[in-house]
Formats: sequence, structure tokens, C-alpha cells
Amino acid sequence: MSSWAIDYDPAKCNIAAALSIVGEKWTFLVLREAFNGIRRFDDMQRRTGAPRQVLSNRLSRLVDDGLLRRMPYREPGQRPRSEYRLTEKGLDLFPVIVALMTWGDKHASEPAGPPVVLTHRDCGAHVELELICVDGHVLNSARNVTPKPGPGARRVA
Amino acid sequence: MSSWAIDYDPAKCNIAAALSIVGEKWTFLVLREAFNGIRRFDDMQRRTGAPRQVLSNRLSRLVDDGLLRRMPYREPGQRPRSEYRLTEKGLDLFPVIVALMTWGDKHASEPAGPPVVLTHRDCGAHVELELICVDGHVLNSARNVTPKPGPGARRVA
DNA sequence: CTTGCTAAGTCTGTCAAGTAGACCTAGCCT
DNA sequence: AGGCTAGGTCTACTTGACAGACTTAGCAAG
Repeated sequence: MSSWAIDYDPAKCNIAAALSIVGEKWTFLVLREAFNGIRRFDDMQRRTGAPRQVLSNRLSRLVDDGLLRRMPYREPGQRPRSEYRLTEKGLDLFPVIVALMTWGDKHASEPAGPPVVLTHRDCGAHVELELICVDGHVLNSARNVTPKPGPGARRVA
Repeated sequence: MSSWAIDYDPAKCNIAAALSIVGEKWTFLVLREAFNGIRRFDDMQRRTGAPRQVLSNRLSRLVDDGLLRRMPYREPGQRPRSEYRLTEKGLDLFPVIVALMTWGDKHASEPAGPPVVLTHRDCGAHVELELICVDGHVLNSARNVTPKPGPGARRVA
């Protein structure tokens, strides 16, 4: 292994931890729809295309993991039902969604351009993610970033 | 469906496009190791824990999709072998990795703290992702972002 | 020259997960 | 009572993950 490669214990990596919650095929699409304001089972099913069984499983797991919460609602003339809303923990995934969408726009987009753009609610300007260091420098590439062991690091045996 | 929910054709969503390339269980972990400087099959296998067959499939697909490229190398006294390096297209996924790691650090971390921290190569300061609009406002929540149909949008039938 | 070593895979059998499509279940309305 | 609808569950089939053994190609030592 190259000696400069970071040498932490892969089992404790938080990327793996994050992926154990949101790393399944349909989970991101469910969250995407949640960020787009979709809250109900059938709308989710129609828009993601996920099989109903899988959607049912994923919604339940997202509720168990605290990314969504079930809220009762009632349409006039209907029985009470549940809808799914993002919690703060779920909302915190927004940068991941934005990063994925930005990458998809650049590398997997149709020539017509992106189907969705994100705008600042207050001023209407486009929203982007910027990689910065806390000293205020803007980093334009992964090459300018050095991973280092953090406080929770353990050396590989 | 709530009337304010964005109403594009989900089939053309670039998140789905991105996920069709990087949305599988082990793919992100492979890319994480690639960003950490791991280039060789057995190192990848040991550090991700992916079954060899799956790793082989994922590396091949990542090469086919242009996120990694195979480079010949040769250790003294060994036959020539291949290693895997990130392309520009792969490097562009870095914000996704950072966003996932940040979320994992906040919501799925051990009490000891994050096992890895990212630093600016030039100044050593911590690196973060910031959600900004092009007018320069810093957005602190997904609630301040409004998705709108972009140039490639198609209304749902 | 044959035997062993290593990195990088492939093969095989088993088992879990995804999938499509039909079916079920409450309340509400007529 | 019978039908409507949203939100699921059930069944049978197919795909993919997985562990562990095996294979392959070049080098080197005996």
C-alpha cells in the first residue's frame, strides 16, 4: 500500500456509517422526492418508480432511522392517513443531494440542460456547493485536500 | 400531490442518472478508498471488505463509466499489473464524498469523534462544504432553497 | 525446468434481496 | 350493502450478493 495513503481503520469510517443508512438503491430517490415536497406513498411510488414493497420498506427504515417522520393528515371525505416528512436529520442530507445533482448535471446530463435548478428562496439566485477551508480559501479540486486521521482514528493493525 | 411540489419528469432527473453510476452499495466505498490514495485491488479488497467478485465488478464498471482508469505499473521482481486511478470525472465526485462524510460525522459518529478529517493541503485548515447562492449569501438550511424547473425540464403528463 | 510465490482476478454453490403484479384493508360516500 | 381510494401486504420469480476455493501470469529460487 502506498505509504502516503491514509491508514485508518476502515470499519469506523463515517462514510460507511452514512451509507448503511442511505446507501440503498431507492433511498436517495425517496429523499430526493421528499426534498421536492412529496410526502405521500402513492406520489412517491409514481415518481420514483420503486416497487411498492421496496418503497414501503425504505420509508419504514427511514422513519426508524429518524430521517423521516410519519404525520397524520386527513383529506376531506377520506379516512386519516400518514404522510412522510423530513426531520432535521433528514434535512441535513441536503448537501449530499445537491452534490449528487451537481455531478449528474455535469457528467450525466441531457444536452437540453438540467431538469431542475436550485434557487435561493430569498433572492432567487442559483445555489451551489463550495468547498472551502475554515481560513476562507476556496478549494477548486479534491487535489487540494489532504485527509488526516481525526480524533476517532485507529491505526490499522 | 401538493401543488407547490415541483412537477418535473422524474425519469430525467440527474440524481437518478448519477445514482445509476455510483448508487450501488460498494461503489462509494471504493471511491472513498480511491480518494484516500488506494489504487490496487487487494488493498481495496482489504479496506472496503467487499467480496472480491463484487469489487472486480465495481472496478470494471467504474472504469467503463470513466470514473477510474486502469494504469499499468510494475513492482521490481513482479510481473506488470494494473492499478486504478481517479479520472477528472471521478475527482468531481469529491463533494459527494465530503457531504456524506460530514453527515456521517454529525449523525452516525462514535463519541470519540470523526476518524478522518479533511484539511487544506496548502494551509492545513479544516475543509468544509458550504451551500451558497451565486449572489454570495450563505444558506444554512435546505429550507432556504427552492427547486425550480430547469432548461431540461419536462412536465409530468 | 519445475516448483513455489504473489497480485489479481474468476468459478461455484448458497442465500438474501429486489421485482411485478395481484390482492387486501380501512374508512368514507352513496 | 356495495364501491372507491390510499396505502399498503402477499406470492412467485429473478437477480444480485456472498464466502471460499480455484485459476492465471510472470518472476525467482532451487
